[in-house]
Amino acid sequence: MRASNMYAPTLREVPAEAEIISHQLMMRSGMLRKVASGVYTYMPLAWRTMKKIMEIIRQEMDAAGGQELLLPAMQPAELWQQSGRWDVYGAELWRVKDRNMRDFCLGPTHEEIITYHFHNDIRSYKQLPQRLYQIQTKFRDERRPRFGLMRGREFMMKDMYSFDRDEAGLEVSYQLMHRAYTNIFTRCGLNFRPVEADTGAIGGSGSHEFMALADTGESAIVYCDKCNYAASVEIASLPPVGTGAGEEFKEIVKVYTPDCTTIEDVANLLGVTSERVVKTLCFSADGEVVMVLIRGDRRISEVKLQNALGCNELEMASDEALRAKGLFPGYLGPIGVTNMKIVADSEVPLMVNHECGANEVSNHLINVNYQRGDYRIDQVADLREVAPGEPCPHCDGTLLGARGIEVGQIFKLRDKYSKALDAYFTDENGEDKPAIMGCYGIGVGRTMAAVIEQSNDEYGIIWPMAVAPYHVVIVPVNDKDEALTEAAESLYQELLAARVEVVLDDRKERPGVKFNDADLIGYPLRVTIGSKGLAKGIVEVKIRATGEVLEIAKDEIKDWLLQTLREAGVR
RNA sequence: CGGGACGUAGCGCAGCUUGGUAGCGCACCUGAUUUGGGAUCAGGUGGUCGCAGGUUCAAAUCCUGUCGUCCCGACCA
Repeated sequence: MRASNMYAPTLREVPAEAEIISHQLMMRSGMLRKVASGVYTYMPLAWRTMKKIMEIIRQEMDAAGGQELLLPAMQPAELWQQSGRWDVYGAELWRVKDRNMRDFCLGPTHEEIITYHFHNDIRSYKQLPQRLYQIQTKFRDERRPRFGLMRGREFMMKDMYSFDRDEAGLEVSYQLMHRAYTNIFTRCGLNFRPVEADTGAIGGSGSHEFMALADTGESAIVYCDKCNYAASVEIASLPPVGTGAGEEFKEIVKVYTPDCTTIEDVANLLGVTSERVVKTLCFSADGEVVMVLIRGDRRISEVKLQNALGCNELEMASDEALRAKGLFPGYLGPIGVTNMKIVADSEVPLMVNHECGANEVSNHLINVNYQRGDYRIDQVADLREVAPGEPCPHCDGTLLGARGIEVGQIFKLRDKYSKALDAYFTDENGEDKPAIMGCYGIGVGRTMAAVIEQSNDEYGIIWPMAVAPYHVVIVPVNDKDEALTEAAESLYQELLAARVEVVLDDRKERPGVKFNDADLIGYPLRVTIGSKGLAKGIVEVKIRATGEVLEIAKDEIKDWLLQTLREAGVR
């Protein structure tokens, strides 16, 4: 490729709309252009990298027994109505009508379609397992698209669906995918961790998210400083720890606590630590007010709470809703409450002589004990959000906090969709059984953005060799020097003939412009050809990742490059 | 969906308070000089100021509406 003809318009200034580094660099390097909110054109450089990531994905999927196919993006409403998701999915589902006003949607995911095919074409256990995948544009009408490719409304995704005859088969598929994903993200050069993730309505253990570590990531995770335990903070789980253990139950005393509406206020006034306080919160779960109890120094994981309650919509109850129930925000407590369900985190029953609100303005109670029967709990569940600094549940290490970009997710669906969409097969005993399914996604564009997010400096992108749009750029330093132009041209031709992915920067620009663009675009290897060096028979190689500069004999540069690319595993 | 901000040339911005010929930097085009880290000089192209109404002799500027975009939050197969 000649730079003079390359469609990669670089920008000196950062477009105002780009907030995070990967988005800024993709805009500046001419990789990406926005067409509408959350809708982007992948310019040639970006598309080359996308294709490389997709090729890595294909190799690993195929190695794990996958077969690639292509499902339609345009999907009839009937299938979604059958699975129940036409109504459940909400505004995010991109609905369209055809000329006869029939309902369709643009696929945000493809469980319905793939299961439809299974229903039609798979009859026998002899045809299992099946692992089918595709790489395709997905559509989700996100409420808030953001950060360039991180959360788009139209985006490239690899999705695989596995069909096994039983749970054991699913486990095999799942482990194959776990390993394949690890290989893929490793090959892409990402610093990532697989973390245990929420399984939502489907429940059970059976989901991992692959998180590229980055401060700009949208998800919070905890991971152990000693072992390989890692989990989303929303679902990380630790054994319950009570407070006041061993103390004798004391008599309940009402304490006047004016203007103390936070746990901290109350704990300070009473001279206790917040772990001796029970925090009482009220949520509206599918419209029903529920009281939730948790240790005062803990945070509620709304994901856990939602799963425990089995509700679809969960939000903090409004002050009006509380007053309607005869409660006073800031002075909530469980004692004497009869008109709503009470759910408690598993630590609460272990708390002795704790404090809580008195359900009267400006009053709290001390020495309250669930174990003594002071109040009622209808449901006990693990509800707390784990925080960095807490002990690892698997070893004696300590949990650290980090943020991550979710680049992939693997999920055990089990029989949710096979039952809803009638994906049954006949086993060797002649019995009909639902296929046991798994689904496995990778955001291709997000992976590309995550690589940039992790690998850049003040000058631009630093591509790992495996996903660089080109491997080598040749920069002739002076376009008036004919010997130099000729040397650059002939090296370019030799490398092309050797099928090296090379760009010749033949633009009539000053060297500084070429160097800056090379750094910005992030070519791993830059060959600089200058008059002085050429007179001595040498050219210069700059390694983008390390900044290292090498002088190589002109006659040896081609072999040196081929050798280097071979060692990097891209030949 | 709640909160905040912004729409003026391809990009970054000023002008708006106080209405009166639409500006600056970068990029782009031409010429000359220049050539190892975003050159210099001279000349030039490009904008119905997001859109629609309204007020006014006169609107980028004031008013109303609308569309778009970004950020925070909520939400997230």
